[in-house]
Amino acid sequence: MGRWEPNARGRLEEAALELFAERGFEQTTVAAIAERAGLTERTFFRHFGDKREVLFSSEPFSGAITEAVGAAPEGTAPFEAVARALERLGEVLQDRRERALKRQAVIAANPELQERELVKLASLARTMAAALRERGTPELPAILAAEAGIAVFRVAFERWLDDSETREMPELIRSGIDELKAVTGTGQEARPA
Amino acid sequence: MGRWEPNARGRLEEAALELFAERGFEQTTVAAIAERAGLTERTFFRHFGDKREVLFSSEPFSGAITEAVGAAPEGTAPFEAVARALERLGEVLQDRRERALKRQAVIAANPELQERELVKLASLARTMAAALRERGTPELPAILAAEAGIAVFRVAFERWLDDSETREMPELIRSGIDELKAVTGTGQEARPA
DNA sequence: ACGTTTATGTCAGTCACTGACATCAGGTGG
DNA sequence: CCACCTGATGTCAGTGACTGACATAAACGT
Repeated sequence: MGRWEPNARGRLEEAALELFAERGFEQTTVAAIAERAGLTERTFFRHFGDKREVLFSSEPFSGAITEAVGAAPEGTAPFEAVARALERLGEVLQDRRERALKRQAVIAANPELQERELVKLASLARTMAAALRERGTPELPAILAAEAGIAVFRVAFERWLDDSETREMPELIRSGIDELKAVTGTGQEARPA
Repeated sequence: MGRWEPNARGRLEEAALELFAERGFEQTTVAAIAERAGLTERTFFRHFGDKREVLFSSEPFSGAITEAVGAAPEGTAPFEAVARALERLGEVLQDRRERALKRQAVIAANPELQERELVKLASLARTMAAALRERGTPELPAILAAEAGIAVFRVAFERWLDDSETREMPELIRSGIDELKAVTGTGQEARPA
């Protein structure tokens, strides 16, 4: 049980999620997380920049996004490419609903964690914007398409986790995209349901 | 010079901005800010929840937003109401360019501050969405319109502070809005410049 | 003038986070 | 098989953000 147990990082993530769920984020010290993982506090900070990061660093999103945006057929409009990338991202999430639910419960209970989540989403937006520019979209449209896409994703994700919602991510995202198109359209009234 | 000098909070904000600009955010201790303001560290934390908040709490945005969204003529489409509120917000900023520039330089130099800025923008989005619902917009469109609006605001604000940009906020916002409409439109190609 | 309220000061303590240095497992070359 | 090196971990001491409890002094009402 000395040093060199495998997957120290993973054990820390696991221990942290458990403890945050049990006692809450603030009531959990980094020392406690490290202890449950069979490590020391110092080692925790070698794996994660700060206490919050342990909940966010294993997100596989960034890579999938760039790939999915790039995968859209040439000539696809930027916002449509974003829509497809998000649907793709939604698929990746399918399996993880249980864990996502637990994680979001922890995040929902703590403003500091919500703050960090915003950072991650903003970073996702930048990644997506960069991928769009890669395929020839000018900067301003790229940024706006990406940011708007993230807004749709955020809303869809939240609904997906809601128990009263039965639709799956790709469908929720597509409907959010359509709703956004409607709302930014030139119509004079809130569109009928 | 004892207690009761007027405007303790304002003095703290002033001292903080100066010190952050001089030495940087991390290199400035709360004790140093308090000292320059003629107060103690403990008093600082009675006025601001944390060290970052001293840069953000005096934003007069929230109130102006609700008002401006509500002020749009009845029957105005939600996204148009958002557009007008943002233009209004842009006007409020006109005078403050100097200070905004200094503030943004400090923020740009520190990730923790950027994190807090995202929180403030997200909160602005929620405020705007709530104001839209107040005037009858259903929830989903309200959230999407507000979030998209904030994306436009963020981009416009950044450009406004850019030295090579000569346009004023309201115009920048209007052009961002138009760009977003174009990008979420149903066209098949990136629209020509 | 006196009590009350409110803003501030003082002090001790917790905990996130860091730098410097020690240690131990595993691989590598001789 | 041993000496050496590398990388992950441990140990320790320190800084600084933030908090709770209590003391104090200015302002305010009566």
